[in-house]
Amino acid sequence: MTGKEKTELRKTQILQAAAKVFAEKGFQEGTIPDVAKESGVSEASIYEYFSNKENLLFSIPMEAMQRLSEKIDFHLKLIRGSAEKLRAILYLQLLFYIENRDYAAVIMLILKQNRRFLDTEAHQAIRKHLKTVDKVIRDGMECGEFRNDMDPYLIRSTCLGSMEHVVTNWLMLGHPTDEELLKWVDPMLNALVRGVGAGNELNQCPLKHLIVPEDVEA
Amino acid sequence: MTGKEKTELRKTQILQAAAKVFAEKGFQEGTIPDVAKESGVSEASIYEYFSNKENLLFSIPMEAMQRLSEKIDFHLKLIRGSAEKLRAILYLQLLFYIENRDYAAVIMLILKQNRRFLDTEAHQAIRKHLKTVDKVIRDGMECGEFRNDMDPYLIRSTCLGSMEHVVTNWLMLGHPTDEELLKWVDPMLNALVRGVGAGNELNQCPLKHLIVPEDVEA
Amino acid sequence: MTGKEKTELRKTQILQAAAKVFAEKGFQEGTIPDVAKESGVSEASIYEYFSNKENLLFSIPMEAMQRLSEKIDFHLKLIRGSAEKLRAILYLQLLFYIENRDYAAVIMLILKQNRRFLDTEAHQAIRKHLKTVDKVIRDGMECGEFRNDMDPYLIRSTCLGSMEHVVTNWLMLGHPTDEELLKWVDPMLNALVRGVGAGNELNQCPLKHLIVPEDVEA
Amino acid sequence: MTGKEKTELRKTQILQAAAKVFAEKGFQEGTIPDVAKESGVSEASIYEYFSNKENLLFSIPMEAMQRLSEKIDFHLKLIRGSAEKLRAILYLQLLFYIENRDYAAVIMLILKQNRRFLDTEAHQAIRKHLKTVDKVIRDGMECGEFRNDMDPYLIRSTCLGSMEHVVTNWLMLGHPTDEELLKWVDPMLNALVRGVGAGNELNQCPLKHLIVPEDVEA
DNA sequence: AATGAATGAGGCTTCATTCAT
DNA sequence: TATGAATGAAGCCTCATTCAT
Repeated sequence: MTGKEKTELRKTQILQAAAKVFAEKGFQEGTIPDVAKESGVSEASIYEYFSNKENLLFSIPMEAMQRLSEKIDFHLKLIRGSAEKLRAILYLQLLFYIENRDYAAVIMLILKQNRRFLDTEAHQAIRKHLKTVDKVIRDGMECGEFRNDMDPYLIRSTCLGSMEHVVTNWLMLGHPTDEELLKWVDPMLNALVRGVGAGNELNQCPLKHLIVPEDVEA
Repeated sequence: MTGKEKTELRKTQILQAAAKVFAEKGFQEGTIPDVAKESGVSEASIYEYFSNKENLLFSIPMEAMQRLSEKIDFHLKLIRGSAEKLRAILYLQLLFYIENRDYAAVIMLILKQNRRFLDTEAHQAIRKHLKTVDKVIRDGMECGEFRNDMDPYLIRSTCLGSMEHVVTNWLMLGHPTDEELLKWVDPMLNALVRGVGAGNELNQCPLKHLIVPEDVEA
Repeated sequence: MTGKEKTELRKTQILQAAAKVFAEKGFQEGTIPDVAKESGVSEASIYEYFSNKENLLFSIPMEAMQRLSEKIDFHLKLIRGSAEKLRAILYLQLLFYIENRDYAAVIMLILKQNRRFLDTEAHQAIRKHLKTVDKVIRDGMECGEFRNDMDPYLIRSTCLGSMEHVVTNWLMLGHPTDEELLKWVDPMLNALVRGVGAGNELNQCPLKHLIVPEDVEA
Repeated sequence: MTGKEKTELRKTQILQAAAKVFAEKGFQEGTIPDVAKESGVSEASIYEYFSNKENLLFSIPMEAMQRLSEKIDFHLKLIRGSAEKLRAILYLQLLFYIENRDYAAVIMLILKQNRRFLDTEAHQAIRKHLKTVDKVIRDGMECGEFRNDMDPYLIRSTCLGSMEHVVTNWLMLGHPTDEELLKWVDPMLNALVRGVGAGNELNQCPLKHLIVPEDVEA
């Protein structure tokens, strides 16, 4: 028991260090020696836990995405209305980025442009997340909360893209500040939902009280 | 003269090759030997034109951005209405990406996450472009075409972010196709402008015929 | 006792695994982790039995050579005639190689070219074996069965070299097959003994019934 | 011209150094830094000429085998009689080993036990050499100079094996001396040819004056 | 102006080996 | 006795970059 826990701890230690190093320097410029120094572990030990440098990189988002995913699933069950759900998802995601700056940087600035990452187990977790978003959007379109004359993929892209753009700038330029960033979620989401919404004011989904939470999980 | 022209040609040759190589392999995995092979120029010669590898990378978007910028400026002069202008900018930008896939990849997938690129002359061109967008947005807010209860930076982010997200996916996943991508511009812009718009239907800027083209350049 | 036996068993286990690994991959390319996996023993445990990797390698032939040596000694006592004895030695040796392919590979392909192996206890066993061969040859020369105008070392070299060459090819190329290899012993030995023989046909050693078995051991 | 020559010189320089290093330390224990030091060339430069360490190793015998092969071909044309030819081949080969101790060590102690070497261009040169030997042996069997009740492969193995064994001992033990080694060629060959010979004394090939040199080349 | 040739620098990775349990 | 875990040491190899021609 204690052995396995220790191992798990060590792994997390290394992953955190790696996230920090790669977030600061980028993947290629961040070296294994850097990660070793940062984590207080020998270089060789890193290879006990991760088969190679790229595998280390790809392992960074796994845990974190897991946690985020669970949190989102949990909250979605408590919320009625697709617009509200969409807002919740984006809000939680943004919050997560703010609270885990290094992970955010690794995901947004490094992994997003790595083609090999697409074939990764970690990327599957991301795809699952995207599916959740899709479900919410499609539900919203069906029940009339969202415009149904738009490709749902486009709706998703607009929402996520806006957020990612802001996050990327926040990471790269340090602007806006964390507080501003959080304050912006609402107006941004409002604008998005408005652009994406059906035009009649919110809460108009006649069936929304019937949507059982399990739907979201599908 | 002929000497200078030849030099300029060679430079372009190298830049194109570099764009292709970096677009395919990424910056670190694309090597100077690769660029040399692709361009048919010796490695050593590359250093005659570019002081080092990063400088080569940073030089890639210059020309192209220049051309795009000029084209946008030209078109903006012919268009009235902030919404229309915004649409034009985004459309031209998207068109540019589609027609210059390698440049798009270098800009969107590589340069965007390079902090040192921020201090670059090439990045200034980008900032100038952003200012143009800002100007259009602010004008639109002033004359009531756009909501004025939103941070203009947020409006810009929403517009650019949506587009960049779609472009990134197009580059990384090959999805959507070029044609789809182009077809999507309009609905996407509509949604954006609607979300960002003042609510009363378009074309309502009473002063838009007064906006003199030169304003935009400022 | 049981403890000691267990220890001995474990050692043999490891040695066999090591022989297999080194035979397949060579000494440097075969790793301690490989041996650990193959033997079902932990890496650390290997070091309980063998002080280091080279010592493990050098220990491989000991047991086996011991067994071979005993078998040869036993048979030699039953045979009269130097030519017959020589034939027996070579035959038994060849048989041993065929029946212990991994050991053969380790000895012929790895240890033979290791200078440090020369200083080993295991190598002493080999030298003792060579002395047995020498004794037989010298006896054969004395009693007129073998040519006495040739350096005995040369005779030995010719016999052993021929055999080793064939064995090496068998190990490296898988050619000839085990059966062919065994069938070849006789003609090869005939040729050798003929080349090495005194010319008058065999069995002509007038004193051979006087050779007492103990001589051979010396 | 001068450029190519210089390149070729450099390559030879490196190969000689590599032969020396590997002969002394073995392949794995001899390092690229060692070769660099020995050859007075930088490590990186070695990789300009040889794609990797193993390729460097495999390239060592090429030149040398080439030279030996040519010399043998040349001499064979001048010699009548299969036995004499066989003797010549073995003698020249032995001489070559003595005059190129490092190459001999690399070939006999390192390459001979490397399975990947078998797929090498350099190994083809060796196979060609073996074919020459085979041809001589088969010719000798046909015209009655050699026993025809033995597998020719076995005859070849006996001859080469004897020689290689002696050479290996010479390399490993420094015994016999170069002079002794040379002096032994004749008696050894006599014994071999005698063992392998048809029994009637030499020179009995009735057609041997008809054998045209070209035969050998086939 | 153009390049073939050479190399310094440094990263990733692998193991043999140790040690605490 | 047995081993999981940790690491020091070191080698291969790759490139960006320089320089003589």
